[in-house]
Amino acid sequence: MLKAATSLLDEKGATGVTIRELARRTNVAHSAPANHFAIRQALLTAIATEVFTALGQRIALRILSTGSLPEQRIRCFADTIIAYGLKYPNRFRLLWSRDLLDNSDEALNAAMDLVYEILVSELASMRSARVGPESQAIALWSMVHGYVCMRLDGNLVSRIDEKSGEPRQRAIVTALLDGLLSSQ
Amino acid sequence: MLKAATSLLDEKGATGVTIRELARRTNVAHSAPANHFAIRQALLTAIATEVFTALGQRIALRILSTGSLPEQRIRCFADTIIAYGLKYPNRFRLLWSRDLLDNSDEALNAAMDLVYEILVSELASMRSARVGPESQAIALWSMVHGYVCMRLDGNLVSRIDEKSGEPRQRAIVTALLDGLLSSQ
DNA sequence: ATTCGATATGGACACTGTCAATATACAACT
DNA sequence: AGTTGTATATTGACAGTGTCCATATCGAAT
Repeated sequence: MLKAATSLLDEKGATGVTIRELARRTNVAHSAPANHFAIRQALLTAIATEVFTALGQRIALRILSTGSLPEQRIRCFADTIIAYGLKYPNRFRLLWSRDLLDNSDEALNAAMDLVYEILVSELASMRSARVGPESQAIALWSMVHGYVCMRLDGNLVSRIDEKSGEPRQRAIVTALLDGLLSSQ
Repeated sequence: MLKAATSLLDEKGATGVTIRELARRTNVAHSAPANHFAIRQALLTAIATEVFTALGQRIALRILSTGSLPEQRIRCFADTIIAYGLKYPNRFRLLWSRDLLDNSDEALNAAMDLVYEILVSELASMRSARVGPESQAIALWSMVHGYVCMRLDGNLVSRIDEKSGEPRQRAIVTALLDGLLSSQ
């Protein structure tokens, strides 16, 4: 059922994820999903939680198969998120559509924190003196998030075409990493 | 009418901005707003455009009354956006709720580009060799955007309380600026 | 004075989320 | 075994929404 909802999300975006449409796709009565997800918000929250979990697993996996260089591992973190966001625009957007989600949901926050913790622990191993790893994490996470947003919506950066995307992506990550490392 | 819509946005968020509620507040028939905004998307787009314009003016004004040091001016840019976002959460969120807006709207994109251009021109005066001003703009804009998102939603950074917010804000902006300048 | 364009009105339709009362099935326990 | 209970499905209803339609009003320009 969550599967159907996710594919619905991929097709039509968060707006298209409607309880009744989901019921139609799974060939049940229009109000049957209500047993699993009391309200629409709960449905979307469940989807987001699953997506976050999947993303976290993918990141952990790819980092494992990356060298031990902290900079490289962090770059891998950023690249994986960006790639995932560009591949599944609607999923990525849902993760940050906080008005559609139940922000106090424990499972959701746990899944999110897990990804966050990966980043923090990687950054902690860089031991930059000036900025604490949490601030670094916020900075990097923010930048990655914003970058994907812009790529997805095509705003502000109408100059970013498909071709110039990748080098620029490398450049901005490098710029931030330099900053985080500059006082090392 | 846009005024009423904006205050409606401030009160109840983008979800609360409904054509019929707007009609009620302005004491007209439920379908009267349709003459000004063909569809709901157009209404929200108009609001977003106005908000973006106001934000741009505020930034330009505050930058003017800031010293000529590029770093300080850029910091002012970031601070103004962050302050605005924290003060008007729903307005800020609407600006980035691209599924609610008409992304191809000229006025909207013009208003957005204007703010973007301010940042690019400020960054251009820093003349960092390694990273072009546009990439720098994307990096900084992304970070500011992501930072406000997190502060507003309280996610990932449950450790950021009101007190520690400001120093951290300075720290992450500094980190990025250092990175952008490190190869100067 | 008349024509016309912009705006307002009320009605209608399909769709949505959510609730309530009811039915079915399947497991557990006495 | 029979009974109870819990989980899920069903149907029906309600209010609210966006959007379209035919119609009306009003004001300015011709």
